[in-house]
Amino acid sequence: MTGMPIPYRFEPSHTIQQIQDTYSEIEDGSETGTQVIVAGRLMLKRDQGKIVFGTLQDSSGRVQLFAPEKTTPDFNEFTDLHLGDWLGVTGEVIKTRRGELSVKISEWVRLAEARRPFPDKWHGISDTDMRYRQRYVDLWVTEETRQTFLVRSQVISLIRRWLEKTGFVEVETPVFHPIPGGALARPFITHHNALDIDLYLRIAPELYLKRLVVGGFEKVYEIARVFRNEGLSTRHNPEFTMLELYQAYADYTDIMEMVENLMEHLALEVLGTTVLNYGERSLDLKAPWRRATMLELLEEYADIKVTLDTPRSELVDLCSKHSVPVKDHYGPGKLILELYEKTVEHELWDPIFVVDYPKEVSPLSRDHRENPGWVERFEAIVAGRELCNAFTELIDPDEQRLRFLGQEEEKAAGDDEAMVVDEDYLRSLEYGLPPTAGIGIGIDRLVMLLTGDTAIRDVILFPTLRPEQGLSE
RNA sequence: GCGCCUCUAGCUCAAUUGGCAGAGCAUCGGACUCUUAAUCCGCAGGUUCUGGGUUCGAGUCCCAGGGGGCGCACCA
Repeated sequence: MTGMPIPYRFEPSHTIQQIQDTYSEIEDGSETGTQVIVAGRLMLKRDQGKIVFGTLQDSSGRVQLFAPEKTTPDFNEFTDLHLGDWLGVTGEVIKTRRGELSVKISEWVRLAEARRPFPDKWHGISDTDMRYRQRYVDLWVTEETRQTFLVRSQVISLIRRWLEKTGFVEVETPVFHPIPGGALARPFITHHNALDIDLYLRIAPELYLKRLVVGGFEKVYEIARVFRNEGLSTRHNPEFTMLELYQAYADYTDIMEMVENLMEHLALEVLGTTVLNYGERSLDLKAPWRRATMLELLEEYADIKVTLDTPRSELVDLCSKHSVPVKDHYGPGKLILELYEKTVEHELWDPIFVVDYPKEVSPLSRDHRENPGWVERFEAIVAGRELCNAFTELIDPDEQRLRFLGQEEEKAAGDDEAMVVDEDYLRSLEYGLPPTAGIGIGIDRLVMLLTGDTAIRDVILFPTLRPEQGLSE
């Protein structure tokens, strides 16, 4: 058997799913006379002596292999196959007397040998570390893992089609940024040798996408891998995927409608319903979603009645009462945001738009048209988690410069996530950015919602892990 | 970074109070012409994560270190 040469190519005539769909209704014990060619991995083997039954799995499903000694070439070698071996099989579609749709082998070839031992064929792999490190094993022994990543692929594809249909243009902006911007986060730093400059892996594509609106792309988006040098948790991976999109002539209310409609569409396409189970509870993504301001929610959920004009001492007292750490440079807006995040955000279960944020914590958002000190910004919270962050964009270059300078003061005061002045971005605004609204949506968390996974590592094929020890040798 | 939990054969898991380190599956050898996690018989498989300590005796108790999980914190 080890002498059997491995072919350079193999051409199946059917996927296993196609065979199941076409022939599942035939009678027990019947033969179709139809020859098919299939390929896949041998997942189970039942050796009866003169007959061997196998279970072949490809990416579409499973089918039984039926191999009687009399009609199977190289029968002894077939008997010696290992679980996990890849096979190419030619044979007739039949149904056994016991009613199992099968391919009766007339020709077969081994396409790869599984030299490492097969995981437990019933329990699979339960060790999460091994599932993440050896995803190539997890994927073929754990059906739920396969499903999760098929859903992820489907979601991204649906988003692309939906945006394309509404006139959005997909673009690719730089991953290397000379200045990190567009979000408040610690960046990864790398170095370009030929230019002899440090570059930052992007923490958000935002400022480049808005440059493109200046350039005339009125509806633009990017599905962007972004990188943040922060801790790992069930909700955080150092690299993750964001959908960011910008729409000229729109404000944040347009974006809210887009989000609730998109989410409803995705749920219907993926799950067939807008009602989904997450953890122990269920929730409904059906549009429209509730809208409420941060101050309203603070009063509703925590009985905290404050405004930006509330004396700082009072806000600080409330923070210490709710064990929110306070730093000297925090203004009233930051204090209110901290209070909201500590007391309200994780309590919000059903989809909700938390509308209007303090200007102090929103350096890229446009002043609220009615409420001084606030900006037109919202986050959608679903199942206690932030799904997206969006705003009516700040378009005035002078105001943007002031906001950047404010950020530099924050940085000087010790906030190492604060932004720095991006002169080229300011220059682009000086050429004119029309009224524009934009959004960033965490794709990983969106997929978690639709698959019911509670750990971000379960929706990332190869999550960031500490390098494995003792692997060489 | 802090707290709690966890680590035993390739995989899934046992091991009473501190008293001979085991089972199923996989692998290997054998039996079996309709199985469905096939079944049956047999062989082999171990630095119990690592290093110390207590003890006549440690998988088990103690200390230190490592991997992993969860929670907190930071963030999305």
